[in-house]
Order: sequence, then C-alpha cells, then structure tokens
Amino acid sequence: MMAERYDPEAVESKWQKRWDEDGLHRVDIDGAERPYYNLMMYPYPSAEGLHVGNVYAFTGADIHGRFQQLLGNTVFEPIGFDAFGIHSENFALERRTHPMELIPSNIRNFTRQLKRMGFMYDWSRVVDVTRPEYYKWTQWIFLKLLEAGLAERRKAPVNWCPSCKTVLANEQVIDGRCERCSTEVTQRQLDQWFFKITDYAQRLLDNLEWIDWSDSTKRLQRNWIGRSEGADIDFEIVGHPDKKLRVFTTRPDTLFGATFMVLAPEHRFLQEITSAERRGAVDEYVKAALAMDVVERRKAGEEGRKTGVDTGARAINPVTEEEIPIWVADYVLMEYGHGAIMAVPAHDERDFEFAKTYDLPIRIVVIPADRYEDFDPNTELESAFTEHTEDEVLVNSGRFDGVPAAKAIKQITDALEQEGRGAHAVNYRIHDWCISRQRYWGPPIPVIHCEDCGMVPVPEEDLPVLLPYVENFRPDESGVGPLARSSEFLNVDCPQCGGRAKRETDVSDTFLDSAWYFMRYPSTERHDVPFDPARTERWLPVDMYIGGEEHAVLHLMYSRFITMALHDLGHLPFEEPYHKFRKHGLIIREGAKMSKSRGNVVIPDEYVATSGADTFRTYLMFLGPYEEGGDFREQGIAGISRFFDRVWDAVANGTLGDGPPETDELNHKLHATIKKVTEDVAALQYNTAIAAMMEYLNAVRAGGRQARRSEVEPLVAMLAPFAPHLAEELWARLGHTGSIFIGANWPQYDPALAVADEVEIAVQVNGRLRATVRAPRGASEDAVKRKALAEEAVQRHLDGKEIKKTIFVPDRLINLLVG
RNA sequence: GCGAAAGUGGCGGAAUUGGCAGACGCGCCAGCCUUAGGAGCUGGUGGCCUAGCGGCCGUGGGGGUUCGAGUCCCCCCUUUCGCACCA
Repeated sequence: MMAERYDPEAVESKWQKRWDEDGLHRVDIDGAERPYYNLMMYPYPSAEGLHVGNVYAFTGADIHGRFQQLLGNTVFEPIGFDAFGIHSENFALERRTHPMELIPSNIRNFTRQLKRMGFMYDWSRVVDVTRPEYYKWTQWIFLKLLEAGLAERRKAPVNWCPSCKTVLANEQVIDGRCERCSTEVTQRQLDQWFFKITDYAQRLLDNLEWIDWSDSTKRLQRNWIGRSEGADIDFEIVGHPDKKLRVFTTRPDTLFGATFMVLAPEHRFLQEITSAERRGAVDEYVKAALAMDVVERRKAGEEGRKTGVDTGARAINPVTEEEIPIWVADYVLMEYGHGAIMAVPAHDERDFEFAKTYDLPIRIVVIPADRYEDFDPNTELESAFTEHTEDEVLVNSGRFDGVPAAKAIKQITDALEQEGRGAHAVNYRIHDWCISRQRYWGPPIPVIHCEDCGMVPVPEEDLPVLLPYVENFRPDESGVGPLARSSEFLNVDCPQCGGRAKRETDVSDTFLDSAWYFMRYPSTERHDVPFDPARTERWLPVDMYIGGEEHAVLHLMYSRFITMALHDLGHLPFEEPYHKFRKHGLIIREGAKMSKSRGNVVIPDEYVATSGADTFRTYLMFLGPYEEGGDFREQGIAGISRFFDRVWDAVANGTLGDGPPETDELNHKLHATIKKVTEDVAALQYNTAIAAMMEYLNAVRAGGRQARRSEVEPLVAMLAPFAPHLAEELWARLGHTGSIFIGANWPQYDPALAVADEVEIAVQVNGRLRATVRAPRGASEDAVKRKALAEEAVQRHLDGKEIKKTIFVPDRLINLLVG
C-alpha cells in the first residue's frame, strides 16, 4: 500500500473551514468559567499586507493561547486593527487615495492573511479603531480626562515635523528626528492638548516593582520616567527683590561651589533681568539659539561646543552670600527642571567646560576624604570631579567642611528648607503627553470653542464627533489641521449658549486609540458603554500580553496611564492593564535586518503556499528563543517539513501498536519530554520545546520501528499549539471525535517517570574526563567508585597512584584526585 | 558619555544550583535505495596530532577563584539595543 503523504494545504483548508463553521474560537464572553485573556499587539493594517514580523509575533502569542486552551482554560484571543494615524494617512496621500477607501481594503487583506495562518482569533469581536462605534469611546475617554483636569490645552514649545506637518509627542522623536519619516524635528510654539501623564510619573514607576513584565521593558520605562532626587533652591536676584530664581539640582552638597548661574534661552525672567548694556548681546544670542533646531543644538552639545552670554544680572548664592553672574546658554534646557541651573564647574562636566570657555571661577568643594588634611585650595582641576560617595568630603563649605558628600546632600537641603530657601525635590524626565495632531486621519478631539463661553466640551450624548469626509486632507504648514477646511464640520452652535462656535480641528494621537483597545474587545457589540462592567471584571486585566518592545515608552506607557486614570475616575476596578507582559524578539534574515530597501523582506504568503501555515509557524518559532528573535534562513524550513512528514508517517501510516510505550526507556523519554515541553512552552521557550519533540520522535522511530498509540498521542497534543491543523487532523485519525482544542487535552507527566532509572556518570581523573559508567539512579559513591575503578581507561590514568580525594556528584560525576 | 544585554562548530542555536560543551535543526561528507532527483533512508560531522589505540587544544582576549568554569570574580576587546548637555 502506498503510504499517504502529509499534504499541508489539504489539511489546513479542511480544518480552517471546520473551525469557522463550528465557531470553535468564539468565546462565551459572559459565561466562561476559566477565562484567560490572551492579548497580542494589534497590527497597523499596511497596504503591503502581513509582514513576517507580524506573523512571528502573532504565532508566538497564538501558541501561548492554544497552550492555555489545552490546559483547560477558556481563551479569549481577539484581534483588531490600529488603522488610524499618520502612517495610514501618509500612505493614502502617496497613493492618492482616500483613507476611507484604502483602510477597509487593507483590513480585508489582513483578515484573509491572518485567517490563513490559523490563529485562534475570535473573529466575532474585531476592533477597528477607525469605526465611529469605537472612536466614540475614544472621545469619551478624552472628555473624562478633561473633566478630571488631566487634559489641558496650553501653549508650549512642541516638536514639529516639517514633513508630516504636525506636532509629535516626545516619545515619537527619536534622536531628534520624526519616528515615522526621519525628518529633523523643529520646535514650534503652539496651543496643544496635553494629557498630564506626569501626574502619574511616580505611580507608573512604583508599579513597575510588582507587575510581571519583561525586565528589559521595565528598564526602558524606568529610564524614560527618569526620576531624580535632589533639591529645589531659590536664588535671590540683585535688584529684583520680587523675583527668586529657582533651580533644581541633584547635588545640593556642592552649593558652596556654585559660582555662576545659567538660564535657558526660553527662561521667562530673561528679558526683565538682563542689564541694559548686555541686552543687545543677549537678544542676539537668544534669537540665534531659538532658531536652531533640536538636532543642531544637540550636535553642538555632543562636540562640547558650549556657547552663552552674560546677562549682566547677578544672583546671590544663598550660602556663601556672594554675588554670582547669571548667564544664558543653550546647554540649559527649558523643558527639564526649572530651565535654570546653579553652575558648579568644579563638580559638573558641562559647567566645567562652560567655565573654562568663558573663564568663570571654579571652586572646589568636594575632595576625596583621604586628602582632606592636606587640601590645597589652589589646586587646578583638569576636569570636573564628580564623585560624591561616603569617601568624599566637603571643603570650602563653611560649617559643612569635612562632612561626607553623600550626607551633605541631606544636611544642606534640610538647612535650606529651614530657612525657606529651598526644599527636597524630585524631578522626572517624562513630559506630559501631547495628544494633538494637526492631521486628518484620527478621531476629532471633542471640544468646541465658543466666542462667549470659551472652550466647551462636546456633551457626551453628542458623541461621536464624526470625522467628516474631506476631499483634500493633505496637511499644510499652517499648524491648523485639515478639518478646518470643512466649514460644515467647523461651524457649530455652542452647546452652552447656542451662539456661534467652532469645533476643535485637531485630531488625537493614534496612541490614544491603542491605549484602551483591549478594554473594548469583550464589549464590541455594546453601543451603550465603552466596556461592560461585568465583562471587564471577568476578563481584565489581560492575563498575558505579548508584543514588541519598540512600544515600551509609547503604547505600553500610555495604556498604563489611561488605565490608571480611568481607575481613579471609578471606571475600572484595576490600575494596571496587563498582568503579564512579554516582549518578543525581532526576526532578521541571514544576519541582516529586513527592510524594503534591502529587498530581503520575507513574504509569509509564499512560504505558507509551499510549506503550509503549520510548518511556517513552527519554523519561525524554531529559529531562536522567542523573546530574543531569530535569523530566518531559507533552507532551514525543510527541517520542519521533514519533521512533520515523519510525525505524519508515524501516526497516520500503518497500524499503531497498543499498550504502553514499548520499553521503559522510551516511557521515561516520553515523560521527560512532556515535562520539558510543558515547562518550555509555558516559559515561551518554543525553540527548545520543538527540539525536544524532534528528539523524542527520533527515539520513537529509532531503527524504523512502528510507533504505538501511547507513544505518539501525547506528541500530537504537544504539537497542537505549534501546528494546530496537523494536530487536529492526526487527533481525528487517532479516533477522537471532538476538536483537540476542546477540553484539557495537554498531556500529563509522572514526575517519577520523567527521570531515567539508569544514568550515565562521568568519570574524571584529576578533573579530566576518562570514562563514563552507567549506574542506577541514586547509586552510592562507593558503588560508582567501584565501577569507575573497573574501567581500563581510568586505571591507565590512575597509574597505580594513591587516590587522595574523591569528588562525587550523585548521578552526574565522580572525580578521582591522585598525586 | 551613561545604562543594559550579548559574544559558543561552516550556519541558526542547546547546555539544572559551577559537574560529560556543541542538544535539535540547517549545511556538508559517505553509504543505501531509485530510471532519475534539489526526494527518501542509514551513518558521520569542533580543531589539531595519530596507521590505530589514543592524546592534546577548544565557548571574544588576558588574569583569578575552584577538585572542576561557557557558567562565578577582575581587567580588556567587539557587537547590539536604549538614553543622551536631564543639572
């Protein structure tokens, strides 16, 4: 009889059809008893279609979901489309199509491709953020935050991308360039909507202590939040008794060494305090500094070129009571601290450079403790001395002389606090989240500007504010969004006074759409609430979230913030959205990054067509550790094809034997394999799980033997998360009538059987391997030693010498030491 | 510059608390089967020396701890990522 060959195409289309008909992955959203919410970052539906990076990410997450299902949980695995935003809009502009036509067709294409991969999505609960049913609630969230004082409109220097012609959040500026188009970002003063994420900085930081997330992702968030402890110190300004110049410093211990002050060019005191004779120079400098874009300014900083001018104003150092000059320089940033610093050139590299350039005084106030006794105040520093531990002490610091620098931070700040000249303070690097976009393709911000009433929120019952069809949606330089071109949209009656009013024309950042999409999935058909409370209680927070680390400080930070805010406003019973987050790695091709410009992008469709979705999925997971990524190589996929051919051959061809695994050894191997695969899959170590299954199959088929049912049935179940179609087919052929994904079909192992009865023990002489001996598990040192000494190779190396010492590691190794 | 992670065969990658380095797969080599094979099966495959038995070397480099180090400690090199004039 001709052996039947594994035909992926036939098997996969058969089961996809059946799953779809049976509604296998449609979840009982109100009644599930063991709910497990398995979330993956939803894709942006590009016109190019599903990228191998998407497939890689989704496959790893789908395997996790199917594994949980096989353990007996009811897994809710939804998918949606992040289809608003500049990316979609720019693409539509390029193609000269309208996003309202382009996006639905992209989504159809993505849906087709996703279905072909065999992911267990509940297709009855798809989120498309561009649908009014969805963005109605995005707007609702905006109103809630506005009501709570967490949203505000203010004029601020913002990042402007001259190519995208819109402002960008800080998180969207990478090395001074737009993350979308890499254009150098410039600064503009514009009225913008901000979410006050900085109010939550400490909580966002504190909760990182207990949430179960990838360490690297937490670290990125910590760095981004950038907490630093120090003090706020007020300096009096000579001739301006009404003003105090406030600075933030992490080094209050060096206050006695503050020999000048520096203001950022944007500092609000600058105009008033500049002396008449310095005004010309200062104005000129400020003008030049403000004309520079972010990138230029940074470049100058990197090269250590520091520029600045004296304002002619003088401040009083609060502890030395000396008059010190106030300079303006662009190395001081308005957006950090108070936009002004006390400069301590002896102990800060930047201040040191500046002082050297402009010949400003440098005073040493911290030195190593062991040089305290013979300290020479006239020492010339070659560079700033920045150490300040318990091993350094203060000098030139009045009554604080001799105090260890680490202690002096607190002592000096306490003293200032008592005198009302300063206070302990904490500063964060994170900025408020600018959510305004002067673009078309997003949810309109639901606010109306009335000539009489001012800013009026759109009443909740009037939501959604529909995004109008605007023929020409191309952005321009004006800083006003394209929605202003639709007079029908723009002109509106004031909801308060009924008078003439205009709508806000900014749309919100696409990261607001994705900040809450996972809350919407369980409630997609509910149009009366954003998320049903009972369903939210049942399914959220998300049990497992898998996604790319590139969103660590964007999506992941924003969605934590929105969740916290909604919690505080009484809309959610939890304040962290994701129980567990794991980043997946990135996939490269033959050692190089994949990119369109390199022309080395792997198109999933081609491989799926020739090898099947199961093989492609499994191959991707076999490339390397899921959390680290892998290197895609054409040829390797054949390894998985062969593996599945052999699995098929072992299960579907010939007659399976009955009874338990044929030998004890094989039985041990089976249990050990189940143990390993169970643990590895749970830990997302898919590559080693696959290797273990291959190894096991090799053992089952050793010498071309025919497998027994008891040997292969567990293997089929373990393959199910990776190769769901194949497993389902083989499961049916094994005589099961229901789907393998209904019920807890993951195999159990007996821990006692998962270890072999007999072990191989390494025998070393003086630390070098000379032989191995087999012994029963748990054999005593004496027994192993006897066996070891019986080995000819061991005797030869002992060379008749006396054994001085024996190292014995049970079941592992024995090491005989001779003189 | 600061912070983090990583460096293992020709390649992707495995290695419990320090305990037989190179699992699994690709590729390669040999043999079998086949009219044929870019198919399948069996075996081999870190390097060097050796006719063989066997021996020596080997996890980026250098030191150290230890009976024993890919794993721990110190110094250095390289790569990747994040942050970057953050006071």
